[in-house]
Amino acid sequence: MGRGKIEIKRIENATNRQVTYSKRRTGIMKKARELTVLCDAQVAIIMFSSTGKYHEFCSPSTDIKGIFDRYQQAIGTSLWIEQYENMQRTLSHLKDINRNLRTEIRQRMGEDLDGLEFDELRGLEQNVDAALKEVRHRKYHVISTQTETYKKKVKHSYEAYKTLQQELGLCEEPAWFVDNTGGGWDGGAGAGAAAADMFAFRVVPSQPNLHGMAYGGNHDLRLG
Amino acid sequence: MGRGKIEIKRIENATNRQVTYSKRRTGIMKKARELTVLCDAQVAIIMFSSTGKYHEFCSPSTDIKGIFDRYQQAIGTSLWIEQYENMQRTLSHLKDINRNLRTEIRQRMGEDLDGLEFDELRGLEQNVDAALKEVRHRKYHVISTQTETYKKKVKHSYEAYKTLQQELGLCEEPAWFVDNTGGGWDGGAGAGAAAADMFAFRVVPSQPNLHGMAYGGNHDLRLG
DNA sequence: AACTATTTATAAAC
DNA sequence: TGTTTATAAATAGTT
Repeated sequence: MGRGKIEIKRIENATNRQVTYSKRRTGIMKKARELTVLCDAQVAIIMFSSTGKYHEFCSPSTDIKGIFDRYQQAIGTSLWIEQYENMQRTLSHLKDINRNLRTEIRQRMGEDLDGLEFDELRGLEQNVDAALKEVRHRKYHVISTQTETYKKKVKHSYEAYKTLQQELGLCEEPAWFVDNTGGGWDGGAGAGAAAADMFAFRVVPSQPNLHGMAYGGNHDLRLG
Repeated sequence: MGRGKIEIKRIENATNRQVTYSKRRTGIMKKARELTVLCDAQVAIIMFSSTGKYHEFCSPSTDIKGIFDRYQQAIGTSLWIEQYENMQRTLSHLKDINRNLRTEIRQRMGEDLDGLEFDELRGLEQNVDAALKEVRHRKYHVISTQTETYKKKVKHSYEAYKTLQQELGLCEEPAWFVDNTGGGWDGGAGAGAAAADMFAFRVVPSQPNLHGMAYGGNHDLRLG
C-alpha cells in the first residue's frame, strides 16, 4: 500500500527504516485502539525500535501490569513467578536457619534446655566448658598486652618528667608516680580479687543488638 | 476499508464483534511481524477478546518475558521489580542477621575472639560461665529424673520377678540384680569419674547440622 | 511533514 | 470458520 510494493525484509537505509518504523508504529497503535473499542478487547503492545526507543499501547481501564498478570494466569504460571517463588523458598529456608541459630545461642546461654537429651546436654556442657577456657585465655592475653603497653607508656612519661625536672633544677620524686599494681592479674573467673576490680566493666550491654555482640543475656532473639 | 465505512465504537452484535475481532487481530499480528522484519524492531503484543480468549505476538529471538524485562528497565523501575527488590532486600538483611548469629555462636564457642575488646571478653566470659552452670544444673536434673525412673522400673521388675519365683516355689536372690551405682553422679565437667563413664556418649555429632543441635564444635558455620 | 498513487486491510455478503 | 469483492485505510515513494 504505497507507490510501490515492498518486500518484507529489513530496510537497510537507516533513515528510511526509522521513517517506516514511525509510520507503521502509528498504524499499529491506531489499529489496536480500534480493536479495543470495536471488539471490547484488552490489548497491550510494547515496541522497541532498532535505535532502542520504546513505545507502548494499552487499552484503557487497565495497565500493562494488569494485562500481564492476566496473561500469566492465562498461560498457567511462570515468567517472574518462577524466580519469585524461588526467592520465597530461599527466604523461608533462611528464616528456618535463623531460628535454629537463635535456638542454639539460647541453649549456649543456658536457656531452652528442656528439649535436650542427656547426651546432648553433656555435649553442650563440654563445649561450653571448653569455650569458657578459651575466652578466659583470650581475656588474660588481652589484658596482659594492655598492661604491658600501659607500663611502657608510664615509664616513658616518667622518664620524660625526670628529664624535664633535671633541666629545671628540681630533684624530688614526683608524688603521683606510685606503681602498686604488682603486675599480677586475677586468675579466677569470678573470684573478685582486688587487682581485678579495676576491670569490672559493665556487663549489661549498651544495646541488645546482633551486631555489636554485647554479651548481656538480653538479646532480642525473635525472628528479625 | 470494506464495503462500507464503519464508526469506531463497540460492535453490539456479539457474532459480528467476534468476527471482526478475529479478522483485525490477524491484521495487527501481520503488521507487527512486518514491522519487526522491516525495521529490525522488537514487539510484544498480548490480547484478550471480550470472551476471554488470549492471543500473543512476540518478535523472534526473544520472548514476552525478555521484552517485559527490557520494558521495565526502560521505564525506570516498578511493576514486578519493586516487590522483587523488596524481597531481595529482605533476603540480604536475613543473611546479615544470619552471619551475625553465626559469629556470636563461634564466639560462644571460644573462636574468633580477636575482634573483641576486653570488656566484651569479660561480659562473654561471665555469660558463658553462667550458661555452663545452667547446663550442668539441667544435666543433673535430667539424669536424676532418669535415674529415678530407672530405679522404679528395676524395682517393679524385681518385685514381679520375686512374685513369679514364689509362685514357682523358688527362693534364691536373682544373681543379676545388683545395685552398685550408689545413686551419686559425677559432679565435675570433665573429671571422668567412674560413675559418669556410663554416660560418656559420643560427643562428636552424627551430623554437623543446624537442626539437631549437636554440640560437637564442628558446625558448618558458612552461610546457608 | 504533506502529498498521492498504489497496495493492503477489511466490512459485508455468501 | 473461509472466500469473495467493493471499498476504506494505510503507506512507500516523492516533494
